[in-house]
Amino acid sequence: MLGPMASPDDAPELGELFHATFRGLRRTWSEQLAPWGLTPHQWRALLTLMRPGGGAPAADCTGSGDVRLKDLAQRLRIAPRSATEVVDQLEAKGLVRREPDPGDRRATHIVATASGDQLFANVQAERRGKSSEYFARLNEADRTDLARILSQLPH
Amino acid sequence: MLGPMASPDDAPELGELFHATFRGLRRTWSEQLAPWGLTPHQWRALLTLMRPGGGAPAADCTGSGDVRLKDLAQRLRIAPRSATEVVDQLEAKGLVRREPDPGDRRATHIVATASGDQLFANVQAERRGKSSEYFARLNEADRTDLARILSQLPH
DNA sequence: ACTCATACAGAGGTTACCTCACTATGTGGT
DNA sequence: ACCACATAGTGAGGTAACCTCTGTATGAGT
Repeated sequence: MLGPMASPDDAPELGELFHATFRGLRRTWSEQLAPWGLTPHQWRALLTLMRPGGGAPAADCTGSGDVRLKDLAQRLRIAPRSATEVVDQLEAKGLVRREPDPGDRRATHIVATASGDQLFANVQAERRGKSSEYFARLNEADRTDLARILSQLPH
Repeated sequence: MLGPMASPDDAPELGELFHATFRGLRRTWSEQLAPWGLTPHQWRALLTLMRPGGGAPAADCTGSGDVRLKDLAQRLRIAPRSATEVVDQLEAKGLVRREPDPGDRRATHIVATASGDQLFANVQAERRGKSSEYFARLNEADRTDLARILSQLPH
């Protein structure tokens, strides 16, 4: 009568497990990206810049180069001010460039430089080549389930 | 023929999704704990202190009061120095107390004060009462699956 | 023209970690 | 008994990844 009951302590454990796993993901990313001189945050930003349909596949998108700082912030789900920061970092590394929006002089477009494109391609290639994806150790079904379950939780 | 192919971009999406979900969890916890004046980190530490079998249900545990700072760090998977910090914070709030280990004068035990016990009970009660658990919106099967899948990933 | 909203960036703060160096103490070897 | 070495905690200082609040251009609506 003591064992098999669904204990109310399951929930705390799930939280702990989730937390621990997230830290593992971050650590893994950090280590993988360290040789390239990138933090996970910077990589996510670069990745988001390169993928045109980040979350708002709007019709006013004339390519992958029309990403404004605010758009980047939205796709990364961070405050615009925080996007400024990560763009500063990427710009300092010469991976992206700020360009004025000809149609709206308040806005700036963030575009990858040749060097940024190159780095992106290199990292992608290495990741695929070594299948060093964090989630690669899960089988297809588990990956699908994980995505489905996570989608049910608030972001 | 374009849709059902398992695209190699699934993986990046999983990472993003995981990241977004974790942030949602943290935000939810923050909001729930704010009225009590606790950060999620502090709550986790308090929770860990109260649960004797945090990860090392060793036989030398004569109760729930024999948690040394190093043990706490291990259970929280953080560096001992970081445990010092969170204990400082909890001690400043009067929720825990540092007590010398009579058997080892280098070590300190971290024990909850009456006030800490009370707060812990109150928060637990409110959480259960409002079923405000973040993971409560998942059904039993999904919770089990989530735990199983997360366990397969590096911590 | 005037008001209001929007895009970005400066200033400064917070949380949750970390390492390195130091002190006090325990432990084993000779 | 003495020395070397490990271990427990902490001071000092740093980092990543966020945040808000404020200020300044700039655009858009009446």
